[in-house]
Amino acid sequence: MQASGPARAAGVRDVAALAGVSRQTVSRVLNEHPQIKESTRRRVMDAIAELEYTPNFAARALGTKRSRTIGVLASDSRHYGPSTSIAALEAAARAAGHWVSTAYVDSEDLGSVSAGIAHLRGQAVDGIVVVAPHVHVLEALDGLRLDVPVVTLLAGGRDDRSPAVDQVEGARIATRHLVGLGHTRIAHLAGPSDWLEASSRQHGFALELEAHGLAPVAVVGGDWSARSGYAAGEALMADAPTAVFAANDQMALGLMRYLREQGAAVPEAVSVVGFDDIPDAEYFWPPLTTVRQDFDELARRAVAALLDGGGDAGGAGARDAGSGAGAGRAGGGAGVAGGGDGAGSAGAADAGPAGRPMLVPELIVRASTAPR
Amino acid sequence: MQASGPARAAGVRDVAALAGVSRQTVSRVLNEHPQIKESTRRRVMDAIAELEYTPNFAARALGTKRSRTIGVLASDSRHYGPSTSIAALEAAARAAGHWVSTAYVDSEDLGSVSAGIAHLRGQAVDGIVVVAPHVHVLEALDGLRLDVPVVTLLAGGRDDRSPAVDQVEGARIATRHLVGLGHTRIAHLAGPSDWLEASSRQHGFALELEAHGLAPVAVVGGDWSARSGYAAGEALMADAPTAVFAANDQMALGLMRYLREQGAAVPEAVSVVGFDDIPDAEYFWPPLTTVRQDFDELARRAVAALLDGGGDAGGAGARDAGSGAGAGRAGGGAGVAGGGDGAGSAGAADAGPAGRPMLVPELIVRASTAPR
DNA sequence: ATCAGGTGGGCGCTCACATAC
DNA sequence: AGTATGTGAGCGCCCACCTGA
Repeated sequence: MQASGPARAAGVRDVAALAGVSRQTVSRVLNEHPQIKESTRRRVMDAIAELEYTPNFAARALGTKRSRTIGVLASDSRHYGPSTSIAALEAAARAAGHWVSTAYVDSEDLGSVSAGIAHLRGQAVDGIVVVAPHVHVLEALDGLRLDVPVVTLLAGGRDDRSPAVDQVEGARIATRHLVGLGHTRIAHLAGPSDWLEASSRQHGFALELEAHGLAPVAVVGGDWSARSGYAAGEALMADAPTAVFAANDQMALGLMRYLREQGAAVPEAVSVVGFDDIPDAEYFWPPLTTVRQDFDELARRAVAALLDGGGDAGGAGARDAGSGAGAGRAGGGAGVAGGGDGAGSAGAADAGPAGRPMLVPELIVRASTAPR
Repeated sequence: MQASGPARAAGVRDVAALAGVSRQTVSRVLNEHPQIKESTRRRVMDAIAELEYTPNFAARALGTKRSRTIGVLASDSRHYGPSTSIAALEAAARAAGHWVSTAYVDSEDLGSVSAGIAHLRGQAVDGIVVVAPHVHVLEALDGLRLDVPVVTLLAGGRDDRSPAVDQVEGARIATRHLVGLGHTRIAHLAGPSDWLEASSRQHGFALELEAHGLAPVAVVGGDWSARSGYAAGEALMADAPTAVFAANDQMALGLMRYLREQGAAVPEAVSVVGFDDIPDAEYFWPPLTTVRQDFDELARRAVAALLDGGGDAGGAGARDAGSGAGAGRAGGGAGVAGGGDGAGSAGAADAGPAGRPMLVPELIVRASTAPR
C-alpha cells in the first residue's frame, strides 16, 4: 500500500523544510506569533499553500489541552428550542473564533451522558454547553465530576453562570395578557413534564392566575407537537375555557385546528396564546399571539460565560505568544460583546437565583387573542 | 508544579499501574480486543472505574488517523431540510457507533469552506457529509483536493456515492397531482435560486407541465420563509392561476394566508401544494397537501456510503483486533443496514446519474388541493 | 535588553513487533 | 499453532528552554 504517490498529508515538518525554517517557526506563523519577520512569514505561508498543508487539530489539542472548540452536549435536537439554540451557539462560537463540537446523547440512556461528556473532554474542548431540556439528563450531569467549564441552556439557569430565559416570567406574561383581556376561564396546554421549560411555564401560568385570584380551568399535557395539541383539544375544552395558554406554538396550532373543526372561532370564542414565536406563527390563521425568546442572545451569553470566565486567565497570557486567532479561522470579533448591546434583544430584568439577570421573553400580540 | 493535589486526569498508564498490567493491555480492553482474559479485563475495568478514566480522543485520533467520527459540513442549519438532515445524520451515525462533528461554514464566505474541511480533516474524521444546499458552496468544494471520503446531501446526488432525494421527480409528482385534478392554470412559488433543491423543483415543475402540454402561469421566487410566501402572493396571483405549487411548506403557509386575506378560498378557488411535509403541515388550515422526503433514510444512506465504501477494508480487518465498538459508546447495530429494509421509506426507483437509485419522495394528499 | 529563530521533549494513545505460556 | 500479554516507537504539534543577532 501507498508505495509511491503523494505519501501522506504534509505536516509542519514538511512545510518547514520547504520554507527553509524550523518546525517551530512554522508553528509560530500558524499561531500568529508577533515576533516573526514578514519575509519569513511569507515564505512559510507560501509553503503552506503549496503543500496544501492543514494543521492537525487532534495533535494540537493533544499538546495544548485546548482546541478553540466549544463542546455542545445535546439531548434533543429535533424540537424548535434545542435546534435553534444549537444553531445560535454555532454562530456565537464562530463570532468568538471558536468551533463547535456536538455530542448528542440519548435522553433515555443516562449512561450516554457521561459518554458524551467524555467524548467532548477527549477533544479538549474549552468549555461545554449543555443543551439538555430534560430534567433527568441534567440530574445525570450533576452526578459527574467535571473539570471543564460547563453551562446549561434551556435549564432555567440552574447555576450562577448559566444564562437563561425566564420561563416562569414568560408564562406569566402570556397569562397576564389573557387576564388583561378580561378572561377568567383560562386553561393551559402544557409541555411534557420532564422538560424543565414545560414545568416552568406551567408554574408561571399557575402563579399568575393565583395572583389574580383565579384558578386554572384545565391543564392538559402534550408532547410539543401540533398533533398533541390537536389531541388535547377535547379534554382542554371540556370545561369551556374562553382562553388557552399553550406551552409552545406548535401545540397552539394543533389546538386551533381542533377549535376550528369544532366551530369555535379563534379569537372570538376562544383566545389562544402560544410560546416561542416560531417563524411560522405570524402566518398561522389567525396569526398567533405568542411569547418570543431570544435564543441568539442566550447563546451569546453562554459562549461568553465559558470563554470569559472559563479560562484560568483572561486575555493573552504570558505564554509564548499572543494566543492569536488561530490559523484557518478568519478572525471575527475578538471577545464576545460583553453586556446586552444595541439591537432588539429584550432587556434583562428579574434577577436569577444568584442575582444574575435572566433574559425576559417578549410578548408578541397578534390576532389569536381578543378581549372577552 | 503539580506537587500534590489530584494532578491531572488519569491516563492508560495510571490505569495499567493500578490494574497491574501494561498500557497495551488497557488499550486492548478499551478496544474490545478478543484475546483478553476475562479476569484481566475485569481488573482493568475496575481500575478504569476507580480512576474515572476517560480515553482521550485527540490522542487516539492522532495515532490511528481515525476517530469513529463522521464530519458534517453544514452551510445552513436554520432551515428545515438542513436541520432535519443533521439531526438524522446524528441518529444514523450513532446507530453505526460513530460520533458526529459538525463544521458550520458561512455560505457567503467560500474560504470558510476549505477552513471547515481542514477542521474536520484535522479531527481525523472517517468521512464527511456535506449538507450544503447552496450551489456555490458545492462548487467551492469541487475545487478542493480531498483525501477523505465525502458525500453530499441535499445536492441532487452530484456524484455516484451521494444519496439523494429526487427533487425533480418530487416536483413532478406535486405538479402531476394538480394536473390530475383538472388544473391547467398552475403557478410555481420557487425557492432561492442558489439552492440546488429550489432549482431542481422548479425544473421538475416545468418538465411536468410541458409533458402535459401546459405552460406555467407564473413563477415567483421566495426565500423559503412564510413571510416570503405571503409577499409573493400578489405577483403569483396576478394571472389568476387556479393552483400553486410551492417549493416548500412554509412558503405555502404564507401564500395561504395571503389568499385568505384576499378572500380566495383554499382549495375551492385555489389549490396549493407544498413540499417537505413539515410536522406542522398537517395542522395548517386547510391541511396542506405536500410532498414528503425521507430525511432519515437519506441520512442512513449517507452514513452507510461513507462507512462501507469509505474505509479501505470492510469489517474487522486483520488489525490488532476486531476494531470493536469503541469504549464508552454503547454499541448499537454493527454495520448499517445495507439496503432499504422493512418499515416505511418510499421505495427507490428512477436511476440517478450513474444508475444508483435515488429516493423518491411521496405525495401526501390533504385538503389544500381539490379538483377544478 | 529586545528581537528572531532553533532544539529537545512529550502530550496520550495505538501500532508493529516481540515474548511468554 | 495457537492464546495472552509486554516493549519500543511514533502519530503531529506545541511548550519550555536555548542560541544568535
